[in-house]
Amino acid sequence: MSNILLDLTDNEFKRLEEIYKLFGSAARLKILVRLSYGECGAGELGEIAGLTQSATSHQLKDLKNCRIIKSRKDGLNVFYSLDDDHIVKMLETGIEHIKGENCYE
Amino acid sequence: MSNILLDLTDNEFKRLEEIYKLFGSAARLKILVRLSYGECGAGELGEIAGLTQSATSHQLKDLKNCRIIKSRKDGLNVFYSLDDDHIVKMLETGIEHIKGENCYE
DNA sequence: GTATAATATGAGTAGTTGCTCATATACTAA
DNA sequence: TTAGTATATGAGCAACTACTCATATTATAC
Repeated sequence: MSNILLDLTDNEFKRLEEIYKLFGSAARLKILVRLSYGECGAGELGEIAGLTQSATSHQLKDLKNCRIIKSRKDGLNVFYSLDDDHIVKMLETGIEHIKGENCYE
Repeated sequence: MSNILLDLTDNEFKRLEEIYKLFGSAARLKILVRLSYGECGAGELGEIAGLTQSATSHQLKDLKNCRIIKSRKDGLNVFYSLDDDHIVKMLETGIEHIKGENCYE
């Protein structure tokens, strides 16, 4: 058994909780998976997620506050990207898991 | 960029959502991290998570319904374990991420 | 300046979550 | 059988989530 699971502090559990909570929505996962390919504008992310303009903006703000994504302004547009490469790894292991289940295709 | 993120179906996003939702609680994460070391009785899991007997049982039921954990009865006791080794990998990548953030120790 | 476009924000609200409390079930031992 | 122990279940409820709707902000173009 790996040792990385040892000795997590309460604050670390809290931080994990807050990240996984935001992973726990199909709309947000669609946004994050899209961002795994590279940065993307807010409008396009909303379309991908199937959310209204306002709902998209609320979700992007939550993801940003949690430091899962970051943003860059360019004129009227705002481009978002993943804040950290580890986020991709996290998504990948989750996807590997469900692909292994072989019953959600 | 890895290809594993490509072509996820709606059902796959739903399945991921449901798993990550259950990851999104410090109490449940404590249970899952403990189970990464091997099976454990319901009572001890409750202590680790800091939950009452009833709350523990409710949470274990949810985790089991989601096929994140499984159970085995032995007399009066019920022993739980992770349903799939991928779950450990998922926890590990999450923990690697926050350890990389260096500010939740 | 005005008009238009992209995004953000705040209030309000239906639905969901995560407990508590009381009780039920399942098993063991005497 | 009865008593005791471990776990499960269901109702009820406060807190939280994830929207909608209206409006504000920010930037561009004329």
